[in-house]
Amino acid sequence: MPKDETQLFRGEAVCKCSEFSIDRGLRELPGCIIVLITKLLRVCALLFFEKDEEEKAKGKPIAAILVGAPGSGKSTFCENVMRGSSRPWVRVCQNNELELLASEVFKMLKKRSIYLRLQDTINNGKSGTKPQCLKSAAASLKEGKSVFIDRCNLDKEQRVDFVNLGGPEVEVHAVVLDLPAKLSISRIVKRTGHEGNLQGGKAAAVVNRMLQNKELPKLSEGFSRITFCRNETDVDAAVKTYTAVGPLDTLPHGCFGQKDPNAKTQLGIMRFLKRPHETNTRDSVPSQLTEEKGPCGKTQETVSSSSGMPSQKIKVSEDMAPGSISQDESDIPTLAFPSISTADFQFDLEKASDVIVGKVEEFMDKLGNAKLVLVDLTERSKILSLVRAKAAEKKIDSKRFFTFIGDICQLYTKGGLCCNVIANAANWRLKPGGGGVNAAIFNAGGPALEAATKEQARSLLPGNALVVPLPSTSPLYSKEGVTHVIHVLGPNMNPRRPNCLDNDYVKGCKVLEDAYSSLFKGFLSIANTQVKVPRSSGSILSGPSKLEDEVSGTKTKTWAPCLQALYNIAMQPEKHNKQVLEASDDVVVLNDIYPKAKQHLLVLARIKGLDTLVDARKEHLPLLMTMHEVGLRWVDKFVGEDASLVFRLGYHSYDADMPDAKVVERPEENIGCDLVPSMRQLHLHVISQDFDSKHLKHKKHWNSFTTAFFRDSVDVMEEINNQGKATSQDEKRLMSMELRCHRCRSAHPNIPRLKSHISSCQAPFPADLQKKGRLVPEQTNSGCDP
DNA sequence: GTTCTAGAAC
DNA sequence: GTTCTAGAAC
Repeated sequence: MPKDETQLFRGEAVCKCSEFSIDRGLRELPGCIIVLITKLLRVCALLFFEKDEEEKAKGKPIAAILVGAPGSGKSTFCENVMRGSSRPWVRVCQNNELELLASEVFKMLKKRSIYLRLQDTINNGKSGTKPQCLKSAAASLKEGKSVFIDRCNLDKEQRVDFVNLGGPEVEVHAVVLDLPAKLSISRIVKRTGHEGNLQGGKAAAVVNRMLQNKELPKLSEGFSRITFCRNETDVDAAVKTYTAVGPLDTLPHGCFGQKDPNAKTQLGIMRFLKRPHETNTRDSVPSQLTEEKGPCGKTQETVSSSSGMPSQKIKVSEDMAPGSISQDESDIPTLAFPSISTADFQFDLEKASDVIVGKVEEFMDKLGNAKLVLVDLTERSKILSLVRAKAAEKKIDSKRFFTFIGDICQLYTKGGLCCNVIANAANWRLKPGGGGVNAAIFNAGGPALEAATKEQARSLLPGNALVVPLPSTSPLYSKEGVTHVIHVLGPNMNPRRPNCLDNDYVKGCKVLEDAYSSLFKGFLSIANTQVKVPRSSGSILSGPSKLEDEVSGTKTKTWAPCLQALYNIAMQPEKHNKQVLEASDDVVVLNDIYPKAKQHLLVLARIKGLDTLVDARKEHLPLLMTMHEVGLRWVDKFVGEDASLVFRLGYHSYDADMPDAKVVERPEENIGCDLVPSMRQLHLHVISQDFDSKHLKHKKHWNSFTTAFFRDSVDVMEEINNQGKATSQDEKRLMSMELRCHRCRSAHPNIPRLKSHISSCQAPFPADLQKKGRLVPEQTNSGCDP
């Protein structure tokens, strides 16, 4: 079993089960069959669940390598985790911070005597050497203990020996304390006890210099998990995460704690891409369209260098304090695409380059800050040089469209170029194989890409593109930071391949144009959901007009903090360990923080752009089924604990017209007010029907769970299956309806009287609720409709 | 989403 | 006078 499979989150197996069981034919099925399938899935889910638990028990020791400047709080981090953790931790400390600092300060003061108190610490303390640290860490790991490597570890070279401590029996993590420089500096200055004087100032300068040369860790160094902490809140969350890892637990793999979990981009890489002139010349660089040959040569040289790995040393410009580096740059959506149809399909290169440049030009103004990169393997690529020349002629912005020489499957790890989306020159059956880019991408994407593709479609027509979100289990996702693959099918001019156009270039060019249009539209739809777009239709190819506003940054829509919270939890569940009960690729389960009943859970959808029920379409049905399944599993658990509980699973049906959309103001940015819908991130309520809760206070609380405003999950799935979407409700009318008991339907004048009544009402549930599995478990005493 | 509070309802 | 609600504020 591959390593990742053993790291499944609780319940992830369940979702995998659902994923693979759901055929696209599902949408044609009537509602009763959905219920049947649902039940079958529950059995499978339980089987998988048990297996998952077994896997989980195999807890491995963790070697957590702290990365941070002196004063970043590494030792405090270790101490805080070790204080509360049930896992045996050992802190291996080289105490090199002070040594490093002192030696640097010595150099700066040209060996004049210094009076930093830290000097005493070093002279009298028993700081370990690096070999001693390695030995000590290896011994602890062998004993099954987890270790914190508490030293600066600011560059790859410093880390490599510790990373090598890992193996099949040891998980290697990095915890990066990348806090604002001024914070580390103020702490270290305080620690030296020389605040404000010469020595304190020198220490600060040294820390500053160390930070400028830092090299953030990457998964490709051999880490299975990297947690980035950019501020103290992040640090607190990471402490909680690590404290909560028991002896038999594991943490999910990947990069965590960046602004966008999908943004695998290293800060340094984005800076380096933005300012190529400031980087080491040995670094692989995008070939600028305005330049003729030089950069390509450099690129090739780097890619073919002996290590195959370009130096990733970050050069921070002198005019910028390290602490002021903004992570925002890493959020820039970038599409890498191969030339479509020019390889195996033998499309004329001159014509193809015209089409590429024409389409790029057309989409340029819709792109916002997003980037397009045309990729080819070889330096001698004719298509690249043709495109470069034509794009330069048309004066296309070379920062937002450039060519790159390298393997499209290894742009990040080998080329240092971070692209969240890559295009595939696919075949019509959307199958692996056939050589070329298609074979390489399917190979690099692994079975996860194949399965995810199958879920979307089984075939593709020439001129079309298909956006496939990449599961995190795909190596392309975890290693390369690719979140989506877009399959594109271009025209075929090769008589030995199906559907040859027989040299009809009128038709051929039209099809190729369509292919690039579909590709770029697909990319825009992804970029659309990855920038701050509060509301997306959820359709794959949404119109660019909406994007223009969003990407250009002239207007930034925002959400009230509490509404944003669900989105944040869905995107970064690992940061909300306290609330999160379960997380998988598809859903996050948490307790409602203001439960309106004895048991009240939320199952959050983990995809962007699915804000409310009105956004849900047929393509979301598998996800809705997964959410339902996960909800049912929790119901089983709760009913096992208290057999008197009865549950409904459903969604709040916000009005499509959003009559009471909230106005959120951001005075600090002077951007005025924007209307936003009343909730973000689709979530399924799993709520027991006792409504016994101190948080149930208002009429709208009651009516939101007991009127038609609450749409049962089974009905929603059936409706979307039959009609393509869920109908919206008259929110205002439903919320102001009189207060009626959900069982006997008697009316009550106010909330206290209603609550008093429902605490004792034992009437059977209305007949309509007792149908179609709306109540769980199903009630047997039917036929008592009052 | 909640909390606060003025004013309606009792 | 007390309880409750709706809407503003957060």
